[in-house]
Amino acid sequence: MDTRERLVESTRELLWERGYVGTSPKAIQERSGVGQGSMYHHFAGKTDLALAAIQRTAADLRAAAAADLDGPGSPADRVMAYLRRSREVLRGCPVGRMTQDPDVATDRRLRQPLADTFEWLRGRLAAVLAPALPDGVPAEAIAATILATLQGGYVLARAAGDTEPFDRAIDGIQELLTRTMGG
Amino acid sequence: MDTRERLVESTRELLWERGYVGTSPKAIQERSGVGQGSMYHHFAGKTDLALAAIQRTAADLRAAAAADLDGPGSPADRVMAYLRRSREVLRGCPVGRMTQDPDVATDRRLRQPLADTFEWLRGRLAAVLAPALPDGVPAEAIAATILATLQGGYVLARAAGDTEPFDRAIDGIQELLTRTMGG
DNA sequence: GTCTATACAACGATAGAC
DNA sequence: GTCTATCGTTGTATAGAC
Repeated sequence: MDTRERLVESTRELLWERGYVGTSPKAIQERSGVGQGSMYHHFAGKTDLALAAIQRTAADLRAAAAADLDGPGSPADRVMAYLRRSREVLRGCPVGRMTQDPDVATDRRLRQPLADTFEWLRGRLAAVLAPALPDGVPAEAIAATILATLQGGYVLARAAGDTEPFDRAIDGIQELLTRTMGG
Repeated sequence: MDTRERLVESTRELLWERGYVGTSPKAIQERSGVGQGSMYHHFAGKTDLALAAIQRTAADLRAAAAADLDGPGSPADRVMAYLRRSREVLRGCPVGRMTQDPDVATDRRLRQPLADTFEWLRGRLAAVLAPALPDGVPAEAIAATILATLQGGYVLARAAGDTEPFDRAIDGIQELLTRTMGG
């Protein structure tokens, strides 16, 4: 792995663990094993590094979701596969967690990948759901609810220090969806 | 408002806006108009101040929820009143946002009020829902899903920089609940 | 490209006078 | 109780040699 790569990967880890405000250039240097001068040669500063890291994390998340949503089975199967995919719940969502960072939320460039990712996810989910929903049930709203359940599940689990609330929230949305979609 | 009170209120505001990691003692002093020596006379340090602020914010949130959930109307009415209550969506949930703060999540004392609040909310919601749900639908899971939808709605809205995803998520859960509970 | 040195503000607190 | 002074560390770079 080259130097640039090590910097981006270390930044991704630290942003996931500690957020933007909680991540220092020094910590990135230590984790990556890259020196001060070298880091500032490859990136203009903390913001630039964070942008690269966030963009890659967002792209990874979209790819992982696409693998489930474009997989085999009925629309309902694919949505459930997405919902039930194994996740590192107590670490939180690496994309969603950035929305709580004041310096990310207020920086257009840093926030853009987050906005794009969730908008894309909602569209994909809605497209999969639409043919399985009864007439008159708005797919876009159900898609938003599913995404929110996941993101909120992470929040509840981290508050509890336990994955149980996340799992219950998924159980609940699955129950509601099953009763609405049928089967 | 006395000195202690001004400190706690200023800390609450700052924790909501910037989180724990992003809030400095100095910023608290400036916002409250309380001096350095005075602040450290009343509180042992940043953690102690944050604990008082988080406890109060959590208590406020429970009181506001109780007002809706114990209000007039059918179980469904009360749940919808809670879901539809006016919120400052783009500011995020003052309790939920703390779960993303690494120094809060790893500190038992700071995390406890968050855990207690969501556990209490889930229990109250489940108690209201239970008589309105068809047999075999687990109230605890539906309650977790409702809470998660709210918390996740905040996340999606902040990512978008717009309240629309929050509103859609609420629309979706309302639709699903209505179809399951009946009209 | 990478290294070391330097800079200067902010962080989070403690000390001691009043 | 409140004030000012001081402290050691970290944050976030920039400068210039190699």
